[in-house]
Amino acid sequence: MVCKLSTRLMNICVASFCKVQQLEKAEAVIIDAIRLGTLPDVVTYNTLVAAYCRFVDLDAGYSILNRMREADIYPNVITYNSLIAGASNRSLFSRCFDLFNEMTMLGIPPDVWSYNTLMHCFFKLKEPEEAKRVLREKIMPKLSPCSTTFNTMFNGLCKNGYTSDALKLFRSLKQNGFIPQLITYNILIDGLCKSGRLRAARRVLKELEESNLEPNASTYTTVMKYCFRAGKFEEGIEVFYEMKNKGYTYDAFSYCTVSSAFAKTGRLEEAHKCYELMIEKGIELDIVCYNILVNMYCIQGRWEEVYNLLNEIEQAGLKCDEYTHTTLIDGLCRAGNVDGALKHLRYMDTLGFDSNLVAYNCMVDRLCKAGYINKALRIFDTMDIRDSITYTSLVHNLCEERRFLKASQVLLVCLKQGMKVFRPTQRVVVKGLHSSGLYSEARKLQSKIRLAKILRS
DNA sequence: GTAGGGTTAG
Repeated sequence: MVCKLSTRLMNICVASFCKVQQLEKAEAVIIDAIRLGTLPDVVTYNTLVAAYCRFVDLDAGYSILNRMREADIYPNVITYNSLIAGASNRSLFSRCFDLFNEMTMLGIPPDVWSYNTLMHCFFKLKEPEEAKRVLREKIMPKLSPCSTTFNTMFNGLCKNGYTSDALKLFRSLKQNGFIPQLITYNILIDGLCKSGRLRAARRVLKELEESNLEPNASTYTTVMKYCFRAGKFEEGIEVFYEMKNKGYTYDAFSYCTVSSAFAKTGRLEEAHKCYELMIEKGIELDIVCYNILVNMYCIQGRWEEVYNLLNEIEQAGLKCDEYTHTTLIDGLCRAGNVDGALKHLRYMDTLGFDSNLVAYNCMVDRLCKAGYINKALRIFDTMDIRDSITYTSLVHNLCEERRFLKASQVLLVCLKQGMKVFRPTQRVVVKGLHSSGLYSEARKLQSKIRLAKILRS
């Protein structure tokens, strides 16, 4: 006997397959259901739109929208929210705004979820004022903000350098009855750590521990990362074991954090062990996991394995990102293969990444250290964008070569552009000028350093 | 259907 499948049951099946990324099986369920006389509804299509946006690409999601239209089913706010989220996650911001216009033109009013995503987009575009305007003019008057609205706000403020504002907002909301979630605490702890306010971060962590919430893997990973970044390696490892003792499961994030720290401190065997455990546990390696592994093999000079990994990344359907290429360039430089690194840097230029500043910085520093300081200076001259790391590294290396006059010139350009050079490096230049008898040059530099300091404060 | 943690350079 053939039974008609209820729409609800079909949707549950479709959702289950979508959740585990088995889109073909989800589509097969729909085909079978149609054959048995059950037609997909807006929920079915929305499930597919979300899954295709998430696991395939935005166009795949959009093609489901066309299928909906052909089936005479009207998209709703959920359909558009999924598409907007898909565009936002891929940083296709103009597509987000287009989709927003499209839904409004179709008479589908955006809801608080739509505006939350819009706020998130503005924050990612480094336009915090626009994000605040969305909250003030769109969400507050007509809709009520939800916990995600505030979490998006906290996160956006922190990521845009307004950690104090985020903390202030948190305090005032809390006084007015706002109940923070675990994610709220995690956002603030990370933001405070990132801006160097470790004491404030610890206070928020204490608040979290005193609330009825339990820290999770994300909280631990954040704390661990900042231990490593602050050079407190053993402390970070302690956090890792504390996490284990408390029965938390490690995910790709925590393994990546700790294995990268192992690799940096030369404990490569333990770093590799993390990967064995990850694979044993069935954790799928994403591009970040691969990047750390590439770095490990580079450090060890295991080039055949590096190139095998690059193939493996493609075979897994992943794409090498700016970190992969930069890691490779740095590794090649460190191994003394300057030509190979330069070739790869040029190749990276052709790939159209938003930024390859770090790769250039690696090149400049490693070229200097390998004794090719003039080659490094030539690359430095071709750079359109430089940051304080570019300058610090070049100035430092020029001093090592006792080329204090050139170091002073580079440092002056840097200060003129309002950028900082690591303070001990500045002192080495002044001292070097003195020891070389270039007294007036030293005085000039010192007064410029002082001036820059005043202008910054 | 929206929000958080992991990877590169001085």
